[in-house]
Amino acid sequence: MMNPDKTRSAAALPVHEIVYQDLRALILFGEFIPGEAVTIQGLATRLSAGLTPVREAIRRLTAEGALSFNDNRRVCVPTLSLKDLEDVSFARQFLEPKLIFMAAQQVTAQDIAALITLDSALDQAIFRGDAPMYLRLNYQFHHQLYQLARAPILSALTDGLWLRFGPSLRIVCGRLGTLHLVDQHKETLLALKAGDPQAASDAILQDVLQGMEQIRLGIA
Amino acid sequence: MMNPDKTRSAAALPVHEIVYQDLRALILFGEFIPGEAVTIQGLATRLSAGLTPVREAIRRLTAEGALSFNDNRRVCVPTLSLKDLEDVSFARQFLEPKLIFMAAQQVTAQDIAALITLDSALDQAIFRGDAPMYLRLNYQFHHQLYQLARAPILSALTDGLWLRFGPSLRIVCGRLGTLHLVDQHKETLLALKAGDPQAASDAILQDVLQGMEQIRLGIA
DNA sequence: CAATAAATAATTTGATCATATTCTGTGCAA
DNA sequence: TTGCACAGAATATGATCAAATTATTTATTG
Repeated sequence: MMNPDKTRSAAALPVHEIVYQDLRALILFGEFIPGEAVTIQGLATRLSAGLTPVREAIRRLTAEGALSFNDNRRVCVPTLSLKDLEDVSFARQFLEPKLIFMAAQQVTAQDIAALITLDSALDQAIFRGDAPMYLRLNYQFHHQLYQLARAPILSALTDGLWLRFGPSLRIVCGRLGTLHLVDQHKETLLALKAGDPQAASDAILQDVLQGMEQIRLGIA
Repeated sequence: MMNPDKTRSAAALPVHEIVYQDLRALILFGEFIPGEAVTIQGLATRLSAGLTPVREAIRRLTAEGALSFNDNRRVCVPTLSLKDLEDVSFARQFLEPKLIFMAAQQVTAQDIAALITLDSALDQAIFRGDAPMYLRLNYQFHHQLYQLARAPILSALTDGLWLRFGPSLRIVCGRLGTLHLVDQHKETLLALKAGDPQAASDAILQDVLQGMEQIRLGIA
């Protein structure tokens, strides 16, 4: 009895949720060009889904600012202006240090170990010049830190900002490659180990500033 | 010539957009009790719409944090915890002053006149004890200021925060009435007239702190 | 026999899809 | 340029199926 249905775990997620996650990843990791048009039917075909779930996913991403709903009723990937980038940068400068400060206050040795593993894989991706993997791991590193803060609202705000500059990342990597990328992950991890929230917060602020500057150079 | 179709402006809005705005207003102005369940079919009936548009509106509001999507696949109005309120308060404390600072730098005499009109109506609503009208006008006052900053991303972030504490407002007004409400709108308007961005920014910060404290008292 | 627990039926609600309708922009002809 | 028709795309509805909740009944136990 029970329900040994093996498709259960897959079927547990509604299609609109799966489509959302897939589409989100496509945007987040630079699979779309800024300004590119996105059609409902095109996505339905591409992701092998019906129109309704795709429609729902698009509305969600639109609400998050990852897509923009034009007057024409058409949807496209927004282009980040320099002014927009400044706004995103401003918000990240406040949000990320706060989140990492909170995270540092309750982080466990196990959490830190996981972050170190992630950061090592990230370094290897940079060394190999594997830009797509770099983008994924870099986001994952930050995202995992947000989770540790246990502040769902601030995490959601910060997570949402990544969707704004996601499409611009491809350009940055395309132009500059990955080898010149620098970050402050090591400093952040050291501060976490030392149990120093302020130092961790400061390190992440530098990381954010560096990252935003990279993008500014990329789209300028 | 052109298109003098009078129904144009109304018909131009898709149903899913109208449903979104209606539902958003219901949440924003305390028409739902925190924790209350929201059903798709119920809303479709209530708002005389089909299932698909309602579904889209719900996904949008869910992405904005105004609704929460449970494991049951059911949707409900989230209850704001004290911790959540602190997070919202933190975010508003740096977003709103920034927005108002930017607004003050490019505000026109006409803009200020409109804000004064709005604030007068607001005072009357308080005096009359008209809580629903107070909620609408107070939001409108802030929202209009955001618009003047011409920073769409920061405006969207800040606007979204209102949806988080919207459902708690009804409780606050219900318990405390409107007559004890205070704000810093007059101070803000004076600073705008004087062309003093810093003073305007400071005034709004006080307004935000007062507002958040009211809610804290209401839900504590 | 009363009370609680288990099983089952009925109802509600959500998810998805196929289809019909409306809208938008474009090309063609006057 | 203006008007009109057409193709592509978005919109919206209602039907259908699946999942979950609630209500009801049945069974079991002290």
